[in-house]
Amino acid sequence: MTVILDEKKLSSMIKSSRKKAGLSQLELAELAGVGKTLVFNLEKGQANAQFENLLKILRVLNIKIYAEAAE
Amino acid sequence: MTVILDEKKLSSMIKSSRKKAGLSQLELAELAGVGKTLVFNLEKGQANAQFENLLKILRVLNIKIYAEAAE
DNA sequence: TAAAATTTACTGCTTTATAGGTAAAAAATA
DNA sequence: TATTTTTTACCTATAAAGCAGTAAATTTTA
Repeated sequence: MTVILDEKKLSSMIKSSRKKAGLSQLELAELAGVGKTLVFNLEKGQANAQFENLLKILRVLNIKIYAEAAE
Repeated sequence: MTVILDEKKLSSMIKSSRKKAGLSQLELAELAGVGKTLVFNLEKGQANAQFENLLKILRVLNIKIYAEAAE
């Protein structure tokens, strides 16, 4: 399933993917190399994460991001 | 054209879209509501931008981001 | 139900992104 | 070529992200 990404979608996507992977927030944070606070805040939708940290987390969860420029 | 997004792709994409839109870095920054430093650093590939700021810029340039979860 | 694991919340501290100013270098234009 | 615009660069101050620790609340599991 591919969705247009925004701050709201992000949190639910991370949460469901993490659950599916059988990871706790702490485990995800450790695997991604970020703090647990970030994972928590992201899933709560209360994080304005740095792009690199976001990619670290999405990488662990095998979530891909695509960009499409207008023509 | 849709590409898998990473830090490297981002800079070239922003730059070419901005050029195409006929905007200077300063104009883009003002339209997006961010500082010129951020636009400059992003295009240089030296920015670890906050996600919200990134979205602001991409919105002005009409670049869409999609997320796809693994199945 | 009891115990264990996980999530949520808060706090203090450190690091880093961000903005805006200035100015030199480079590019575009007349 | 001269002038203007844009880009690059550096700087300082500020705001915000990030982290780890702790602990309470919630959920899961035995």
